Amino acid sequence: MALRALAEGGVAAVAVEPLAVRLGATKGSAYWHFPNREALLKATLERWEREHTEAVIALADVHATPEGKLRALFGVVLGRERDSAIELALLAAADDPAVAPVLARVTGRRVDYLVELFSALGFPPDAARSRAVLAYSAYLGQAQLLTRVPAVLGRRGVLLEETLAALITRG
Amino acid sequence: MALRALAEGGVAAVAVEPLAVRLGATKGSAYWHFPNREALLKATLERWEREHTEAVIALADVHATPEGKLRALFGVVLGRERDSAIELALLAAADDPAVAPVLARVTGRRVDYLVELFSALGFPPDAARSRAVLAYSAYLGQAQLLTRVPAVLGRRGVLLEETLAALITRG
DNA sequence: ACCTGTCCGTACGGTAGCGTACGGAACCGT
DNA sequence: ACGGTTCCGTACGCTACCGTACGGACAGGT
Repeated sequence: MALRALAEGGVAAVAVEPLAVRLGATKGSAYWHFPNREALLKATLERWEREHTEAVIALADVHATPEGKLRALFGVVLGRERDSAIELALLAAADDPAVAPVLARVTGRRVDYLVELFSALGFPPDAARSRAVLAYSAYLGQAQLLTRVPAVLGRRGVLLEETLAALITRG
Repeated sequence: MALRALAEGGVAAVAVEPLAVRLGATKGSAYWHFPNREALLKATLERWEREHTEAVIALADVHATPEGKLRALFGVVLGRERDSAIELALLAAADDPAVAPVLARVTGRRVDYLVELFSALGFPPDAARSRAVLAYSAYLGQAQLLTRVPAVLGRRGVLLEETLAALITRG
């Protein structure tokens, strides 16, 4: 429920009184379960981290080849736009002291996974990391553009193929 | 001054009372110049749009070749991190009804410029647009990562060259 | 039956920001 | 000199949220 609020209203919506109303309860109840708002937010973020950090990775990992895995990753972003609401909400609140460490851990984990992918594709370590950062940047950026300025994206299919081609082709 | 506040504290900092204090003035004064907070924010955003939409483009356009221009663009992101504070603040508040249209216009303008660049590099129209979106996504994503999770980036020089190579090389 | 811990509600005070009312100073034209 | 416009200040009410105080319902153990 707090996750739903997070997706719909951002970090600011993970607040004691709004959530209490949403649940048909009251503040008094909420403050019995959580010492303060920070603890509520922290618990919400940690739950998301536990349940969703590996979700993207697992979704890609069912495919055999590194190319297939990358295609699956970007296909998800360009397809189901609603799913990235929480990620964008966290990105938007990256300066929040409760959000920053979670975001850093998840980002690190995912980029490391991408580094493995590009290493498997034959890129040397430094280049593999750069490609991984590029891929994750593109992932983040495309998620942003998709939800905020979808008109600029052009044809989705072309974008997907061109993104993969650019990422995989060795310079 | 409002732009400084925007850079430092985000859209939320462009508020009547905080800015009045910052200026050594009072609310009464502020509400003479602006009818309400929305007008203040709108004026601030429009001023930024007027002064900075073309800034990035102009900075790139002094170089002769498309490659040089792209290199300049990404060099700026990876170099002077402080400059992108406003852009990240706007991105973080993209759901704000006052911010959304400004962001859409600026994004559209810049992506169009990138489309020209990739067309000049010989990419056909659809591919050029995809590359432009990819480049701008990478621009946004790297700006995010640089300020929030700089540790994942690895060696900046390598990242810059690898990013350019991936973007320019034809699949 | 009673006590204790668990869970939830009402009521209150505090803070930050928005917006309005209104009074006063400074300047400017006549 | 006088009145109006411009500009700024103080004071107030309003809203949304945080956090605390405290009382009551209910269940389980003894």
